[in-house]
Amino acid sequence: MTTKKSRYRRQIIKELFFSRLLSGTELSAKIDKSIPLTNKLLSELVSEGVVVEDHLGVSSGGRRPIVYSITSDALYVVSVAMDQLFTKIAIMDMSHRFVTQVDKISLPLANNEQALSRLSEEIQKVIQASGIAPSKIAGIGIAMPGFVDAQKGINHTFLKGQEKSVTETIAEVTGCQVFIDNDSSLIALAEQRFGAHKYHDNTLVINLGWGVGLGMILNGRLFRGDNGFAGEFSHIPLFTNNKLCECGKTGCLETETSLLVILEKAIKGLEEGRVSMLENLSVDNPETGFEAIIKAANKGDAFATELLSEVGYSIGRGVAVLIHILNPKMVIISGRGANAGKVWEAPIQQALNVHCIPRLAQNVKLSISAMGANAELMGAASLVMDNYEVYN
Amino acid sequence: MTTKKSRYRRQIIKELFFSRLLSGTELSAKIDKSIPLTNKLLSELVSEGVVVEDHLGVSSGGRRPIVYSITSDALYVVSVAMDQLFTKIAIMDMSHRFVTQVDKISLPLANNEQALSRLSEEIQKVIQASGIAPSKIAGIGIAMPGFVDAQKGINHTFLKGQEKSVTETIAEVTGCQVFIDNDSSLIALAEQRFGAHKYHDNTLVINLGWGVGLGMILNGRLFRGDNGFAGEFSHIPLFTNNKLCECGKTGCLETETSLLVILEKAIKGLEEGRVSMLENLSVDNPETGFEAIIKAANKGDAFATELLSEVGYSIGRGVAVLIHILNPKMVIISGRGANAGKVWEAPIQQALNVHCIPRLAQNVKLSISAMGANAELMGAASLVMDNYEVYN
DNA sequence: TAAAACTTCATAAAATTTTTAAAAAGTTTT
DNA sequence: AAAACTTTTTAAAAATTTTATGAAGTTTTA
Repeated sequence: MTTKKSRYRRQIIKELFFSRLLSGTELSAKIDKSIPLTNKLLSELVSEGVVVEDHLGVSSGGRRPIVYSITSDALYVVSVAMDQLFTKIAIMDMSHRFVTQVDKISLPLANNEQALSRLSEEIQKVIQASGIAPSKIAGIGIAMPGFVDAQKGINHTFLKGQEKSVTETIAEVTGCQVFIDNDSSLIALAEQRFGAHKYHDNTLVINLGWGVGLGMILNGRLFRGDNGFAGEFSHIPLFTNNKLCECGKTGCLETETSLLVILEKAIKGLEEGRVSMLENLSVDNPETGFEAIIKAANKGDAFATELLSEVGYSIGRGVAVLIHILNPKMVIISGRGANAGKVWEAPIQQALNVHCIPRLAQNVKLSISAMGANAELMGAASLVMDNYEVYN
Repeated sequence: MTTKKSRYRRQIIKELFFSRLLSGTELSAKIDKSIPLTNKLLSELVSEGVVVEDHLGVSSGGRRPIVYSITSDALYVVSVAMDQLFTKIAIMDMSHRFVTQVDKISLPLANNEQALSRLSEEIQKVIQASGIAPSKIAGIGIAMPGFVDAQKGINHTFLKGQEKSVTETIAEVTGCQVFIDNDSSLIALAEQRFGAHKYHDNTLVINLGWGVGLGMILNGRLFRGDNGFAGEFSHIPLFTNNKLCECGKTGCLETETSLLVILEKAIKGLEEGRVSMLENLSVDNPETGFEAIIKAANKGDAFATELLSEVGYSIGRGVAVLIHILNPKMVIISGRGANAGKVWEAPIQQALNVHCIPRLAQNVKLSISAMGANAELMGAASLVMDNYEVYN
């Protein structure tokens, strides 16, 4: 049956994309098919030039296996990473390399009826400029903020109010499969697939940005919740601080921990005469403001360090709640805020020590992501290839 | 190959145990095997008397299917439900009926070196008294409090300090497969398998007892966390009340919400002269004390109702945190505390309205379990039959 | 240091399982 | 009451896995 065979082929391609190098036996285990069948499919793929016999692998005591890899130009993935103001578009090949410049365009999402059609056009432009045939594109993956229902392909916060779903709209313009998901979930997926600790089955990824997002890998797969809205870490009612959150409630984690809060605190502190190398901060320019604070902290500026420590401790309190509920193996701090690096470790760990039952805290490894600014693009690509086997 | 076939047979038995009545086509879908194979296995099982052709099912427009069911005495499951003081043991047949009296024995777990051997003996006694052949016992399932590592079959809180695991020890005495898990997880499993809302894939079950436990069904399966310690809802740091918890920290949810807290508050209130039909409460007799409070509340006693409402609201605050993180479809209040019934609904729902983002709260159905005192025994039986297909 | 023992990979033949197609047994529509 | 449509059951063909065997290494041991 032709459609079944095509699914197996896609599974092989998917596994080779993520693992790079695999022997026939390893592939057979991954796709849960017998070795003879896997080898038959592999030799077909090799004769088509999609897969190559890379070299002989190392042996752990026995015949050396032929190791296979996928050719870089066999397929391409279009990755899109959006935030409320800017959208990045890039095309990745099967070697995880971006074959185009990462295209960064200004695309404000709030109250923007044109946003979806703009997005479709820009994606289509990038594809056409690349000269890659649509048949060679495995799909388009999009990471976006807001309440995203990945199943239905819609976003309840942005790009809404159209008749057709986001995925359908873009699919019609480009002729490619389209997948969307929430930015924090996709950062978690990127960490699981490409990160330094990709083998763990229970990982929480904190997306520290203008809000505080949470992506969860539970039982080895991305957990999205019943409507795709899981991970609303920003708005758990954790403080009794009477600070009004933009969600309308008070005491949300976000009121004490987002990068915007850090910036506001910095500005207020400076106004009150705190001594610091920081100057000229403004809420109108959050990106550069936050970068300045990080730079100052890394140079040892006491005020900047104090700011980050305070916020780190609050994040840690939130993480302590997560650890009690989910008993993860690993917690990764990622997102834009992770650029501050090691500064976060001590205060967060300190909060975990104070607020966690020791047995639970002991089992958790805290780590600051090194993936940097590309995490969302990597996650979007993972989303496409994760789903690649499903469609034929 | 004989062991593969035996696994399929076991899968069929498992599905028939949980679903009671299934046609060949339905079974084929459940065990993910083709219809011809499933029917072949079924006719074998029928000729052995394990399965019976029950009747012709209703048709939805087509030939009426033969509906199969499992014979009640084909197999039995030993269910054990423990709390810190008492242990219940019962034997269930394939029709979910207890074929023995539920045996309740006093077995204090704290600092009790003999507890494990006592437990083994008592289980063995019940099995022998029943006259059921060990070969007819699918397994022994045990629900217990504490930090349970179901994989390793050990409990880090109770029954510890032995060379062998809990499961191994009991298996040696009885000659049966043994499975253990944390009480709250098994209550969740019982709700998923036998409860009124068993079709939901994302359900949280609050086990309201002397502590506040949490069992989670995520993506359709029980989520235990990386070490089996997930669901430590009792000890999330949610209050700034300076009340010392027995875990050594302050502000734990448990300091405001467990049934013991209710009892203590009631006693304190009465001492302060609150008017109520309650009398003669004592912390030495928590069971009867709490029963009295429930009874009073159900009769409309203002003080008792106020107590439960207050605690209900605090639980609701905790549940609000869970909803933000996990976006469940359903939250079920279960465990001993669920006996209070509808009284919980209003205050918990009220807390959800106040502390949840509307979009999330809208998606959640709150429900008070009707399973009652047998939930743990049912969960323990589910655990055994859930694992039944794995071993041959 | 070579031979023996042990692993793992690759392939061919046998056994199992699924798929496809057709027949049987109903239900619903006309 | 016949025609059209559904669903279950059965039988034969096609696909897939298992088992067995040989090939190609590595590690152990004498």
